[in-house]
Amino acid sequence: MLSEGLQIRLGEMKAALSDRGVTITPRREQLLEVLLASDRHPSVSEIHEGVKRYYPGTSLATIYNTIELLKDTGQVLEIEFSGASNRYDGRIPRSHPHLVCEVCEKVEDLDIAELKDPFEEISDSTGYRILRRRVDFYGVCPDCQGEPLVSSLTDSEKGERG
Amino acid sequence: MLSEGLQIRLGEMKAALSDRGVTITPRREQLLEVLLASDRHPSVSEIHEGVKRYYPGTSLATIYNTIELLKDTGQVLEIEFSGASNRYDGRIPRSHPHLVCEVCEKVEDLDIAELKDPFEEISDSTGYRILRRRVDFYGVCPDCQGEPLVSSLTDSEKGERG
DNA sequence: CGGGCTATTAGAATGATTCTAATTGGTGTA
DNA sequence: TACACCAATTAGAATCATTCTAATAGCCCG
Repeated sequence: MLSEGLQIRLGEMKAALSDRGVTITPRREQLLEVLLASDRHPSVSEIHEGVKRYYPGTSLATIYNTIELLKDTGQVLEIEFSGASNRYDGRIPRSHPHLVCEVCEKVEDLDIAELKDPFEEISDSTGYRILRRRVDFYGVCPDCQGEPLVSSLTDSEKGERG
Repeated sequence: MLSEGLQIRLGEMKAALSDRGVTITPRREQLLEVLLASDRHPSVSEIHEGVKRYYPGTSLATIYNTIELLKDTGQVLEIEFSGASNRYDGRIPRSHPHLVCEVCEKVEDLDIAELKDPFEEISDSTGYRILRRRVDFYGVCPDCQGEPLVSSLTDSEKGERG
């Protein structure tokens, strides 16, 4: 059920793994399809649920292991969160801006022209070898703008927060 | 021992807390000084160590609680990492780019002209209410460029990695 | 069939963070 | 001084994502 574009992307991912000597097992192929089919930058446990529909006994460790292989081969972008699960983008594995809703935790691609690439300039001026960047915008999505924001400090909350 | 600029910043932080009805206790004041004195964007446990030099019995929970108050009043910037400790910037509490060394975990401010502000534009085109952004560059700092990079997938490592 | 290797598993371990329940400490008042 | 109140602080438990460990299963090749 993957679109033609995602089929091509699936082929790329499999090729990249194979080139590194990684076997494409049925579970792994299913994982790739689940990852690509989702437009919500799924977490490991969401991917796990998806794979378990086809291979019910699949362990969480298998998902983590395979994601690790994808990271090592540059085939998935990891979007890190400290208090919550990381999210994964297999469709566009290179760094790009995201929009993150602080209320519903939606993660969307931000589809603007790529910010002009400062890798060279930063590398020259700092001496760093730049490997990747993270550009994310956090806010409240249109669907959630009726909802109260979680973490503001009000008198009534202060005591509850410990 | 704080520079004059940091003394001013300290005053701002205390005022912002007081304005919200938060008491400035000796431990909390010490925490603010430790946070401001460090130029390495310290983690909670680094701050804890610093405070314990003056108040040996201080609990980790106190550090977490106070950091929470600082976050709620916009007086500290939290730089999130998923596998490691978060890091905190009390000197410049508003979103700004950082340089993160993938080898030694140094976090440095990236001192370039602020990227031109796309908040308005993104807000208009997406409907999001933009609250903050995260712009971080990851790479290898000059000191670490002799070191091997941790996470590359080589034949000899594949087996060890589980 | 047997050897060797990779994939997979369940469950334990880790580590940062948050929560809980109890104690401490300070301030204002009689 | 004694007391009450309330916030600050504490130790330790709980949580949760992630990683690790050790064992088993599956597969290809001789």
